[in-house]
Amino acid sequence: MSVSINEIKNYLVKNNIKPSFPRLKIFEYLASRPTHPTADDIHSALVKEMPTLSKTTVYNTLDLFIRSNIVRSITIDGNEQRFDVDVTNHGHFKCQVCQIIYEFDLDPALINPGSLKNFRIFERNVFFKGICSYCLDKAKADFK
Amino acid sequence: MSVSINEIKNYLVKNNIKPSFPRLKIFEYLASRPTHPTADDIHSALVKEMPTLSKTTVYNTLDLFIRSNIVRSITIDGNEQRFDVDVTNHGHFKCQVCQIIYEFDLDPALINPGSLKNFRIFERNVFFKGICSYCLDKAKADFK
DNA sequence: TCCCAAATAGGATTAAATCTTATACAGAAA
DNA sequence: TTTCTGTATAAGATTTAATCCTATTTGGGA
Repeated sequence: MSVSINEIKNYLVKNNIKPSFPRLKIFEYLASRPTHPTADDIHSALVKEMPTLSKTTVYNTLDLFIRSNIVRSITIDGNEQRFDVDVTNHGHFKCQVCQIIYEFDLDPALINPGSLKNFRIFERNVFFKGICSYCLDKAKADFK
Repeated sequence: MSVSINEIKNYLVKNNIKPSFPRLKIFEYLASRPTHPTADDIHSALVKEMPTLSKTTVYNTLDLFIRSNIVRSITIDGNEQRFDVDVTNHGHFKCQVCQIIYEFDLDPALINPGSLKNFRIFERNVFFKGICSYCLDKAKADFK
């Protein structure tokens, strides 16, 4: 997904976020790649063209985006937070061989489990780990 | 769930784990409370009766249990690992008001999503956040 | 132009997890 | 029993994501 700076600007404004330069660049970074980067990924990528960009700004901006519901925080590996501009409910699968992160749709039955009836759910995290079909096929081919 | 040290001993041996004293106590701690403790919780609770217990041992032991499939690692809050003796597939819900962690069953449709056909899934993590029905009721009652 | 509140910078701090090295232990062999 | 060997544990240093604190900068309104 490649989005123009102007589109992002309008999108931020529409969500009551002042479109400062760091915010524009951080959102552009998130929107332009499907890699679910960490805060550190974002910082080290953007600091090249914005030498004064601080990590605090990255974290502040991401928190702001999350509060405004235009970014969500996801957990895939235990101990590092990742960020995703896709705020719809979907799960993530990380292949332990190729490290690629796949997204998958959630069954509506999961989204509101019967046993959580009358609970109000604000945040849904679903992430699986294993080996993707491509790496499984590759492993099989290597055996021949 | 209260389990005798002897039962735990047998259980560890059955899973090819030498039942050392730290291992017995760590497993007992996990089995006897439903709180999904962190490694630090376990350490600071047990260090009272085992003053030389080190964090390394706690982490090593938990890793061993996980590799042996008698404990699973779960993520509920972003940045701290928690541990659970219930290794069946189930989700966790954390109430942001009372902080209680509820467990809920997963719909079979989620366990093997169609879009991950031919993927091998080793680990399933599902955790939700929100407000539980009890805290919602309480809030409602407070308004009267 | 000046002022004020919000945004950002920069570095210190915290804390979970890992790593390193040394010591203790338990079982096997003599 | 004694010795040997590999495993388990201890203790503390190190790493690193995330937060916190304080100072500076920025931009819009008076």
